Amino acid sequence: MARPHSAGELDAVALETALLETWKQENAFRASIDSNGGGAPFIFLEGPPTANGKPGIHHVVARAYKDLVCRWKTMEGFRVERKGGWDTHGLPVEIEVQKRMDLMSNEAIEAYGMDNFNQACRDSVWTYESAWREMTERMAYWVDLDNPYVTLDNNYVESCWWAMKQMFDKGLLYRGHKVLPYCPQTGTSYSSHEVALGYKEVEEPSVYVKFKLIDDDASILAWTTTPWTLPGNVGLAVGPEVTYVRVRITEQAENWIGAGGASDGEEVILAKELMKDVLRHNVEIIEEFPGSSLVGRSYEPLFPDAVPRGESTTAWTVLEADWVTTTDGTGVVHTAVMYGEDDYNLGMAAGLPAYHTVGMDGAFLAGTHPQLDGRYVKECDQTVIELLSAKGGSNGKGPESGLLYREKSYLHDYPHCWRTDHPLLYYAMDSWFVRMTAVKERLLEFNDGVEWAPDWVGEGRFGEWLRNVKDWAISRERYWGTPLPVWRDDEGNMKCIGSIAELQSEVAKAVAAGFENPECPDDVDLHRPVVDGYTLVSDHGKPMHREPFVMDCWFDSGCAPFAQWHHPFEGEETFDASFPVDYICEGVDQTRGWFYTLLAVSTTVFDQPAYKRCLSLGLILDAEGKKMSKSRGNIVDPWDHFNREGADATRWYMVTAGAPWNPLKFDSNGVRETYAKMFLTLWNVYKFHADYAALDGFDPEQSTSDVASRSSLDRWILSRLATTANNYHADFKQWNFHKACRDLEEFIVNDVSNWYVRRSRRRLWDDAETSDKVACQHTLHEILTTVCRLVAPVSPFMVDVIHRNLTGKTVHQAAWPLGIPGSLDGATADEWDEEAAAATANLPPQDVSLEATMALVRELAEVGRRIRVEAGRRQRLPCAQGWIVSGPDMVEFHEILAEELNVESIEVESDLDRFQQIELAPNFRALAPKARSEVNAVAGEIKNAEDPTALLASIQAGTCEILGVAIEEGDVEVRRIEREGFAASTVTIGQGDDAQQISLVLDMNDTPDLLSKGLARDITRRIQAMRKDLNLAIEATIDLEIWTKDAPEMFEQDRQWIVTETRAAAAVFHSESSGAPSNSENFEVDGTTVWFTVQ
RNA sequence: GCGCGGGUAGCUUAGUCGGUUGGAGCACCCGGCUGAUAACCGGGAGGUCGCAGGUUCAAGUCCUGCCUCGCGCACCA
Repeated sequence: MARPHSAGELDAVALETALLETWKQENAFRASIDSNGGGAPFIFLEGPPTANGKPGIHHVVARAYKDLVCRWKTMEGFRVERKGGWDTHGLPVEIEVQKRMDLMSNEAIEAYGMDNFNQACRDSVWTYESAWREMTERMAYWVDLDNPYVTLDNNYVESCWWAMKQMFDKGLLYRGHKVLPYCPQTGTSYSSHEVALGYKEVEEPSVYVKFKLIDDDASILAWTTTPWTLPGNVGLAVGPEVTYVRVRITEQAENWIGAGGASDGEEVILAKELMKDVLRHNVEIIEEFPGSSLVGRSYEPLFPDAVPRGESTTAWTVLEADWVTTTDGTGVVHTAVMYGEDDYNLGMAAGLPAYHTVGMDGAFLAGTHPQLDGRYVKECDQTVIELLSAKGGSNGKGPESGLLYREKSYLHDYPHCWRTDHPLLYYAMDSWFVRMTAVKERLLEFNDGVEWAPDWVGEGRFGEWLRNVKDWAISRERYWGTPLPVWRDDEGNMKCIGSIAELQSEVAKAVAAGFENPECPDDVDLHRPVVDGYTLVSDHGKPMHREPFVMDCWFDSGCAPFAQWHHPFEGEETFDASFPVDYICEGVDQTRGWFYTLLAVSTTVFDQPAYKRCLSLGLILDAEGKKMSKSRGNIVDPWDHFNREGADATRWYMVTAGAPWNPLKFDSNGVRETYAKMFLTLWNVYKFHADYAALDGFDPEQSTSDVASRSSLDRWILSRLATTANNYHADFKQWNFHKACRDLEEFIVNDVSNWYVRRSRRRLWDDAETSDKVACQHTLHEILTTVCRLVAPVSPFMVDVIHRNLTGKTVHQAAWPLGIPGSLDGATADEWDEEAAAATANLPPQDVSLEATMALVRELAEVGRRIRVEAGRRQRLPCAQGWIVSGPDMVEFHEILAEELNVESIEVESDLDRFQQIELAPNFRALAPKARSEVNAVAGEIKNAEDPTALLASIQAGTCEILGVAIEEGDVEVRRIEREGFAASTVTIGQGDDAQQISLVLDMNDTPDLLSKGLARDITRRIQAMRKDLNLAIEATIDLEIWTKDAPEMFEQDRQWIVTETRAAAAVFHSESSGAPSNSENFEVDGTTVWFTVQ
């Protein structure tokens, strides 16, 4: 039973907030899931946000797309559980706390106490939880926030430990070095996004240094912008393919600036290409050779005591490296193993000694050089330059002129600590790695199986990343995070702990072996510093201490598919049934983040992919096209729109503004537009229906109306509805949500509101219960309920209110109009029986030719208005006659057309020549292959034919030849042009061979009858406007008095028409102007002046 | 530097296999319609389709180079 009640004026915000309350009371989210209790599961995985920042509009976008797909799939009959999640570990949290508590270095944190600090982090994580919850609820993102997974929970951490142990046992976890940007002031290394915060352009000394070859009286030149790394030099890298030259100084340079120099006759080696850029002296080339022939040559260390040779056989020799380029420098790269990533990798591969010359405090270690020891490296540039410039250089074995060839100030972007503003040092740190390179093939294979939207992110960006995969540096020298569960003794023996139980048993073993340990209860906090407090025992009886790292917080979120269920300790069935997941959706910036770590963890732990479908969203930009970010301060507050246009409009705007994967320029004005156009229109269509339905006591279940017997207007809009719904669904399946929604909006505004409802208004004014009125009401009911179901996944509020009022049921448990495949036997989210699914669809019949005919009718209506404007004939002055020339049969629409065009009658005329002549246009597609280069000449002849009718006749007869080309019918298009004297216009429908010319001709002659009618209409319109101004009720009557001047005669029937239309109880008509009171309204039309009063 | 994606009217954008007149919406101007609308209809104004070459009878569309914006990666020796 559902008798709609009348709809009020729209207040979107009030509507939405009231509905939220209803949902809460009904537990609508849960109910929508449970309504599909038997449906096949569709597994969604929420990428956990961090709740220590305020949510912005960009978060709303991601959540809108997550919600959209989940709601859509639910309506399709799938069971879509949606567990919320929070990312709670990691550097952003620590930084937030450090800033707030002014603990800007590790020393400060440790002085404050790690336990206190971590407690502060734990608290800080929830700072904006309520803001997130409010935003999430207000925008109607349906996700279970009452039972979320939280990465700091012991259960979650325990699952992460378990995963880590799987990797460890497979030999995929190892300890090594990683060169990281490091700030000696704060004692921390930085991840790349932090480094990006601190790039500054600085001018620094760069130096060209001579490396004196042993057993050869020549030096190799190398360049560096970081002179402080020179004491750590242990190798030189050359490009094997690069051409080098050995040159002899022949003449001193003029105007030498700065330190350095070379003596006449001195010989140096460098890349040939860079000679001009590097050398200031005049030189002669002695020899030319590829880099490969330099490989293996030994040279004198610059600072002989700085680095011990150890067991290295390759120290201070020339090595080859394919990354060496000749874009700058000398084509020879100075290699200080511990202070550059390439240097480190090369050093490890070539067996160079890996010794630090710089301490963690940023000062040179003792023994480097007496003048450098203990000094902060960045202050030693000048000293290093001076030492090298001295006679023989700092090692005393260089040439007379010293080891410095040249210094040059160098302008470049260099990373600085974003907290202290000090330059960062690239510094080799102890680090743990996951051997991703070992599973590269599997990663690529799994990625191939993922359905990416858009596909180029998967194939391109992500595929590229995987093809170049590097081992994952997974440890962080931080405090707040999942601790690395590896214990190690000083001999390098290691144990990886995979559960609390294992930790307890190892602690017990250690205690038994005589190592003191605190209690290790079942609920031991799996965080620092608690876990650091346990000393385990190695198999050799040695004490083992925990490696003092926490894990990259991306590892945490990468574990979400199983850690959210506390797998493998609990929820085994839940996990088995939900892995890999069907759908994830996040911003494209997660490509190297969550998209990657999910796959990385699932591949290394389970040898399986983590997800089957991934929607990668474009970045959200502000109105100026700048990325929205906290640091820029250009984040749009979602509440600005929630409180103005509402969440429906905000969500619809986001989806229609562009493809989900394209960057979205968020334009506040666009939200307003969406509100005015889409939602206001939809509401008014609904209001129109609901008001009359309420008035008439219409109940869709209490009456029936066979579609086949309804008017062509009804059958047309229902067909359009079916077509639109089908396209909508097809676009959804292709992830083209923007196209789907744009088309649907177009349908609602254009077809439903501006044509169907406009043309149907009078049908509902009838007081009698006619079958036509009932048909119209059923049609409106069907349109609205179907549209509601289509809109519901995208904008869930207004359509639910409408749906509830029209059907008594929530739209969020309604079936998808195109079928409910998820509820069919044997369905899975991956594949289902298309035919069986379609059989459950619920849409009215389509009639393609009816749609085409109506499109033509509407076009002709527009054409008619254009004709009037061009002919200067006012809209309300009727025409006696209109002719439709050629075109399909549309007799059933002649009445509509006559009304739209304001003509007395419409007739079909087949004699084209009565109104028109023809014009020929070349059809290039057909003509070009025949005419080739003559095509333009031939086309010209056709276009400019003096007698096109005759030309057409000869073409049709097959006797036409132009410039040697035989012209056939398909080679030309026939267009029709109105003859002089007719007010007419021609439209073309169809394309190519099917193109058809249809003309509308209007009779412009006036008769007394027409003039009378026209005047009556103008007067009526003015009076109606007056009624509206006076705020008269629709049924209120008026007293009317009218005076006219220079008016055509108005017949009695037209006077009567005015009286009826305006609900005049009394009316007096004067055919002169005298007597019109001064306060009367007046207007002039076509030379006639009219005064009137309304009382 | 490499990769990916953009650059179309003042703004937001559509544009399929290359087809000769590049569509919409917002805003603006004129006119009309209105017994639901912040709506609608007709007309007007507004485009070097980022730039330059090339292929072609024909290029917004294909190719090459460049400029520019965004993102990512790498580098910053």
